[in-house]
Amino acid sequence: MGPSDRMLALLCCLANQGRPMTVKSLAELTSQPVSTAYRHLRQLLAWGMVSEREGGTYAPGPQAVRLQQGFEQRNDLLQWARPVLTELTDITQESSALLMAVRDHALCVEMIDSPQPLRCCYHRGQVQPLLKGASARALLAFMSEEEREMALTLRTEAERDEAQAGLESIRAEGVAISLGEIDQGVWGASAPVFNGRGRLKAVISVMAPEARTRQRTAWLAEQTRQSAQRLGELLE
Amino acid sequence: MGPSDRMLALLCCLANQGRPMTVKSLAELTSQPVSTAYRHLRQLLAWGMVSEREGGTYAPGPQAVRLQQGFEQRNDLLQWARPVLTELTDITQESSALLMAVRDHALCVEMIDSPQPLRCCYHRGQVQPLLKGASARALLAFMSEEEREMALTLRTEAERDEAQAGLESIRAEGVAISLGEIDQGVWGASAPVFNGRGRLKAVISVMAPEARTRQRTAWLAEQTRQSAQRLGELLE
DNA sequence: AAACGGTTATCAATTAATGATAATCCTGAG
DNA sequence: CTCAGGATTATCATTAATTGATAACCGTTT
Repeated sequence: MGPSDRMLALLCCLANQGRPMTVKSLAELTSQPVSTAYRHLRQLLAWGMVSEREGGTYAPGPQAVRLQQGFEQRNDLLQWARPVLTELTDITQESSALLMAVRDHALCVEMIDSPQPLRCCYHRGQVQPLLKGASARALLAFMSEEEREMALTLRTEAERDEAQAGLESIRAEGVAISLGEIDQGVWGASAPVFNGRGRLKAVISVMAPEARTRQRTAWLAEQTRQSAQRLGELLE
Repeated sequence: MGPSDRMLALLCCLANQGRPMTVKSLAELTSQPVSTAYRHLRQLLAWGMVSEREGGTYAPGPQAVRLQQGFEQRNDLLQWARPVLTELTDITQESSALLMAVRDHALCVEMIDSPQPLRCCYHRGQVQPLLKGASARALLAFMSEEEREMALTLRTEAERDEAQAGLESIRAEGVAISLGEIDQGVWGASAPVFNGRGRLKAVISVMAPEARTRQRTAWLAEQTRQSAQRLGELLE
């Protein structure tokens, strides 16, 4: 692992914490000497990638705003995802979201909330380990072999086995379904979005309280699958 | 300039272009060999900081969403800025924005649009070189000596002189005012936001069509100054 | 006042980046 | 269908950069 990797590890670790961090804690989390972490943070500071907060703590910096803007602009996947998700939530009356694999996490990049009083909520920027839950399992099932290796390298043996079990049936069905794997009483379905070259770009997921899904799990799963497929057909 | 700097240069350059870029063009823009740029882009790709687009082009990646979320969460400056800007636009009926200095650019991180049919519009993530315009000149006037050096190192001699002229009077007034410096017929005022330790964190700017400002330039400037000061007093 | 936990600065040893070169892959033209 | 041009990838000896132990330095707390 080179210096650039150490720096990116710092940056991503910082983003995942969700609160300002001290140099020491970041150094520990990324397994590097304090002096090295410090030097890299000062460098990131100069580029506006991180900003200083009170008491020698650091948080992501203003350059993140520019970067996110660049990510969203001219991004076919995101542009088309919004209407597709809106329609899916319209039909199902449940929350829907678009999630992408980023290293060993599933990241929510777009979502639409259910209009119902009792609803499951995604948040833009929210991450989940690529282990449990419909979204994570759909991403794992349809990503390439190497990507899956990458995503699971840091996990324990037990976690790896659990995460890889039953991926074949997900591939066969074209949908992953979960019940209470992450949050109690939450049902979820997730289907892959492929681009024109058959490459996995994201998954579309629907999340609902279990009570509302009992009579229509198959229908919800099918709606999710169809939305994901339609989105894929809109991409090059 | 080390490898990490080269990589960050690539990333920031990519963000500033606003469209997917080829390896070659990025290498040229950041003055590095194609092979080096390529290696760094692959590394950034593995961390989700950039994503591949059609035809060997690259754009900012999904990790940017996570990073931006981290920037906005638990950020006193941003949390307080929203109500202050809303109030300022309410009183003045003109667009207002919060801008921060990022290296040699002014970056809009929050804005409120004027309610009027004819309005000047900021965009979140928008950048302007730290040279012209009320925002840029206010940032230059109130930043530290070293920060100003940094911001102007890449500029030509003429640009440097122009950017530094008249900063004393801005410091004396506590407000920078511009007229048509960037866009024809646009009037702007910008005032510094200092935190408790007297450190410049951002500027608040008001932008309006010249025609609406003639009778009240002093009043608009004063409102801007007061809003910026109030915001500063809310920070540690 | 002094001890503590943390952040900054320094510098010789050494590891990792570099970039010229070549292979490869597209794409469009003859 | 093949070839040429322009781009992206992969390779590897050279060299310049990171590294991290150490120590100084703050700001709090005891």
